[in-house]
Amino acid sequence: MSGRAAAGQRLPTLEDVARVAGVSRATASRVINGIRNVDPQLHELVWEAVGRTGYVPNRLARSLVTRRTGTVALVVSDSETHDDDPFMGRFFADPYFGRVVGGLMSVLRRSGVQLALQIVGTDEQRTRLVGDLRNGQADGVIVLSLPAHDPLPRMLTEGEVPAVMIGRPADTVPINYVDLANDIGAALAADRLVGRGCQLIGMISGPVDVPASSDRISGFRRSMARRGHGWIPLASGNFTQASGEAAMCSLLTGHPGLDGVFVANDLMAVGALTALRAAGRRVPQDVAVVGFDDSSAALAASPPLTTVRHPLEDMAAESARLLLSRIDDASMRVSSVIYEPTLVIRESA
Amino acid sequence: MSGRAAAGQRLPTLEDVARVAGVSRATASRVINGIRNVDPQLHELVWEAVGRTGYVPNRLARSLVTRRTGTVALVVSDSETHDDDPFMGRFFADPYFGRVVGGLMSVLRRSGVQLALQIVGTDEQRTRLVGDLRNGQADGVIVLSLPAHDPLPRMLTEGEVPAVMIGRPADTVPINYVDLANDIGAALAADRLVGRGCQLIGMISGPVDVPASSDRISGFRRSMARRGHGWIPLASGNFTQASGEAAMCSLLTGHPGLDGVFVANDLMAVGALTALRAAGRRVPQDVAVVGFDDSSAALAASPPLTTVRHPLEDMAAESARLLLSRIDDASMRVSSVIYEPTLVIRESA
DNA sequence: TTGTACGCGTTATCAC
DNA sequence: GTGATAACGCGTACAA
Repeated sequence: MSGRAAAGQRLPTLEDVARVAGVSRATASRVINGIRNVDPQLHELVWEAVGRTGYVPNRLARSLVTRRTGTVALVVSDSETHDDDPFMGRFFADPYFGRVVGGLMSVLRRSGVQLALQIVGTDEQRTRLVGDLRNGQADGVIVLSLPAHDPLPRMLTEGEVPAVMIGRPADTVPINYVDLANDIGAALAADRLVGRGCQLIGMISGPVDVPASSDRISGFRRSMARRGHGWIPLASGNFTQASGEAAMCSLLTGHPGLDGVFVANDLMAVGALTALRAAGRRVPQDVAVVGFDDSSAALAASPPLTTVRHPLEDMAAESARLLLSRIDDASMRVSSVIYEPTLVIRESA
Repeated sequence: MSGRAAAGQRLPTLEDVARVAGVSRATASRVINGIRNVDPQLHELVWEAVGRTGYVPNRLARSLVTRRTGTVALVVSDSETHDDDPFMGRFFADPYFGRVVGGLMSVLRRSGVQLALQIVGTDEQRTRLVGDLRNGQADGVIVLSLPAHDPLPRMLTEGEVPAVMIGRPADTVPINYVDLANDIGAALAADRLVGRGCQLIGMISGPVDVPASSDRISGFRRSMARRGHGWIPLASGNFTQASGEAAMCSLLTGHPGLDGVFVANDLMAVGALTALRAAGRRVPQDVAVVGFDDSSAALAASPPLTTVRHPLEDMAAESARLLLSRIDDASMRVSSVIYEPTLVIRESA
């Protein structure tokens, strides 16, 4: 078997490999890093020594000098309600997080790039993060920004950290981002609801101060207005199933005649379905429901949700590609790519 | 404002701080690392210099010498069906992954420990991973092992890498792990189904060769046998909603009289619900359904699923704690902690 | 083409 | 208590 070092021993270093191969450390390094200009003879010798010693390069030491880590960070920027943050649990359990990670990994994996997870809640944590990043902790970052007014995007650009946001920043700052045309998605929902003849159509929105959410609200309102619905009942939740259920209840008591509702994400839509069932309303016969995201929850719901498809995996993958090329070419101009949502018709509307 | 270095410049180093403070690098280091034995005067001076220069320690350089990274890796060990792995997409979208990450972060975050994500599919990748780990790439690892016979656990113990598995290893190897008493969970399901008077009870299992899955099968069989059901119809899926639907169909055609079914996870149970509805069976009146996991899908389903609660977040959190103390004290003996599942009664059974 | 020597930013071991 | 100085493991000008 290959002579890997016994456990607990000092691990073989490049120096050891060089000694075994009978060359200088520089030559060994060249061979291992695939630099041309090396005698095929020695090339052979070095690789043999690598095998015999069980050498594996120390990434830390390498990064220290190359200033490249082969790692990108996925940073979730949150507005720390409290130290014992109940929100984070919800966030990770939400299909959203997993879809993003899956999309990112699908491209990062191919490039042998690792993903490091960073959660920052306070401004102090944000400052420290940017400091670490400038120190080369990671080659770049993908940012998931939750708070309405997050200072992080600006800090990142000022620190000249290669970064790509998933979802546009609330404040206008010159940073790369990948986003969904949320307003168009909302318009699709409006089309569907009006098109099937609904007369009194309401909406359940997410927090009104986050961009993705406000875009869906304004997009829906605008499109509905264009169709003669100048005003629509609105209730807002926080993207959780429970909040969707509560919002649906309040909407129903305020407007018993409601026969259509657009819900800003699938999780809340599932909650709305529960409330409707409890109120004795059939879906879609009595009340039509359109969700948003096309997450796994949409398909699991009963009836399966008609929903606006949010190609999160693709968007995450694209953001990873964007970041990677941005890392390779620091002079790349900031860019953004906007995805068009589509409507997935199922049974709820 | 604090004089942080202009972007694009060389970042301030410990050397710079020392110069500004008028002390030696060694002293600056001591102050920053909170070592006692330093003149309060200088202490003050150094911190002032830190603020003025905007210094932030370089973690890489620090790790190189301390051999501590402040990072643990979450490694997902998979059996790479193909390079274009369709499974991974499913895996990340599954609530399972998010719940684990959430649980881990809840404790790692407090200790200021970062989480790095690692996916390994081939043995070569596994070898490289262990090499990097031994080189101090991370202080330890949390392992999510998917394949039936995964060489990784053994490789980790042989490499003396601090590690904790979530879910016991298939082959017996001396490694720390946190697991659920899957057999007991299955017994709870059997109790419920038999208890409510079901006569012909089937099961939809996961892949038969992974431990968590086989434990649920054997636990269910044993408990059913003890209640006079010496044989039960079995169909197996792969933990996805679609596979659950298919399995339910096949079960139904083979055993039209089925009036109860235990499904090895909630996602498949949701699929089963769909199949039952399509077959015109009412739940739970015609067929009672018990799921497993108590994931968000259970609550979203209709009817809401009676299911075996799998406290994944708690288990992940515990595994993180275990790993942290194992890292602190290398001599700690290998240990395992088994969680007891409970039954959550909702409407499906 | 190969080897020498220096630097990456820290911490740790010594003398003082 | 404090300050030189040697590691840590590696890449790479520069000289040969």
